[in-house]
Amino acid sequence: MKNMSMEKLVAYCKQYGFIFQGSEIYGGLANTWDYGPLGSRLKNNIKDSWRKRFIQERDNAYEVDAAILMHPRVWEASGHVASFSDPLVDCKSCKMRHRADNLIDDFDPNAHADGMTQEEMISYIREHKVPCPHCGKSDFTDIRQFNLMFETHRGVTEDSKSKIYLRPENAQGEYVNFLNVKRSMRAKLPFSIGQIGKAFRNEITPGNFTFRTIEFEQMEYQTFCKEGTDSQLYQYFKDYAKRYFMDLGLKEEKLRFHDHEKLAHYAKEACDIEYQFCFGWGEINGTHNRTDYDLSRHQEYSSVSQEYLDPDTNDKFIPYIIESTVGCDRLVLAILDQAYEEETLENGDTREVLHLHPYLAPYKVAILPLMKKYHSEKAKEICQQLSKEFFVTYDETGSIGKRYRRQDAIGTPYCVTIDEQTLENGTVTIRERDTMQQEVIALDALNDYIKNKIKF
RNA sequence: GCGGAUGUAGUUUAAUGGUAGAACCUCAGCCUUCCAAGCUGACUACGAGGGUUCGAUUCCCUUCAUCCGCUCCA
Repeated sequence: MKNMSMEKLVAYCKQYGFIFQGSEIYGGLANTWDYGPLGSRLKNNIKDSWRKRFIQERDNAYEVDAAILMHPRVWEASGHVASFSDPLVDCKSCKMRHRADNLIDDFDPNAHADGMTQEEMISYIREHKVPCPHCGKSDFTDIRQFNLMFETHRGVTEDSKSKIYLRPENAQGEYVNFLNVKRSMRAKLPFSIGQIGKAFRNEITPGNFTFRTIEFEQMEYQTFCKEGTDSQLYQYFKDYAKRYFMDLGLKEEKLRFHDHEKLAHYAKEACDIEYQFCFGWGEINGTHNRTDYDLSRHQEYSSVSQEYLDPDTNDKFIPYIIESTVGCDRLVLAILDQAYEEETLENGDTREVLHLHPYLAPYKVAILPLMKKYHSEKAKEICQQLSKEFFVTYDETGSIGKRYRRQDAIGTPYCVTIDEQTLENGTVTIRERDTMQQEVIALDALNDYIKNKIKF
């Protein structure tokens, strides 16, 4: 199996209607991408599979859909307003840009730049003549803040009071609803609140297609638990996520765990699952033991108690949180990367095949009249019936072989051919994508046949 | 955001200071009874804006985007 280059993957996605460049007719907007008809089907199927595996099939798991715009105080409590921005300086000599705190830490690891204010950092750099790692000179601009949160304003005036942020992560939407879900669902620890939704980060981003974008979708759940049970859950969720990826078709040899060496201030344990993309290993899942940091901070900033009363022991405590988050767009990319194959057939021909799990396929079945002239009427009728149950596509253009290849290329697991036999005795030929094997079955059995094959 | 390279139909490409030719793809018709057949025809392009010029896809400037490297990635 050939490894697909990123360039080829982008071209493939465009050609078949999976992913288009954002605002393309205006020349594009960097690091935004639009999912086309097939791409949005694939992405929705992936979301459904996540929801099934992480909400539906787990005990005490609840889904929410929180607002993207949240009270500005949320981001003060979360620490984003203070720390989610990089203190950047430019070297006036060689024009390289650096993070001021990194410059100081590299210069003297004992200087503790993360405890400094901006003014302290810049005066430290000037006092100690911290050199530019690139050109060796020490001639920097003042620190400029690049806040990674997108800002907008509510109301018609743009004063500082009206400033609100597009959420840079979804987790806070679950945290601030901890009490609501606990009460309304009569939930007992441990329980999870999950959601699928978009987050926004105003980053300087390299390309790599949809791997890192300024607007992205996360599928995540936060599990609230009692201190002491946290590490066990953390381990369990790591493996649970990996099994999910493998069930979707990602190969084990292209997945690896990556434990964080540098932990965020709130984290006790953190581990990524990485997938081997064509450009290298990249994170598709993160599992974090966030301790009681988040709810403690919200309790502090909101003055609303976030404590849980343990009904067994009558203990009162602030729950620990284990976070498990999947980058939805990254998973779509990994699935496409894994599924695509340029296969060489026995007769020397090549065909493009997308080996998607049938559950993920944009179309479950293609209806193909063998002869347009004679079989299209019956084919359209069958198409309409099946479309009540599945996403179905119809194609009467070109030879039957060509139409099979078109469906292979977009991952349709089954093609149903309507021929003379269909009109005479109600049987159809069903052809499977990966094996190219054909089978004749009764029209009446078609619906159940496909239904059984596309389960996840 | 910095440095370098690039930008012609959906894709791959040709040529040119006088507005562009092809192949594949797509679509229609004919033909065709199961794995990219054939024939005929059709659609579609100089990334955007400005400048020089009688005239710019071509030269210049700006911008946007992509690729490579750096940077960034709580």
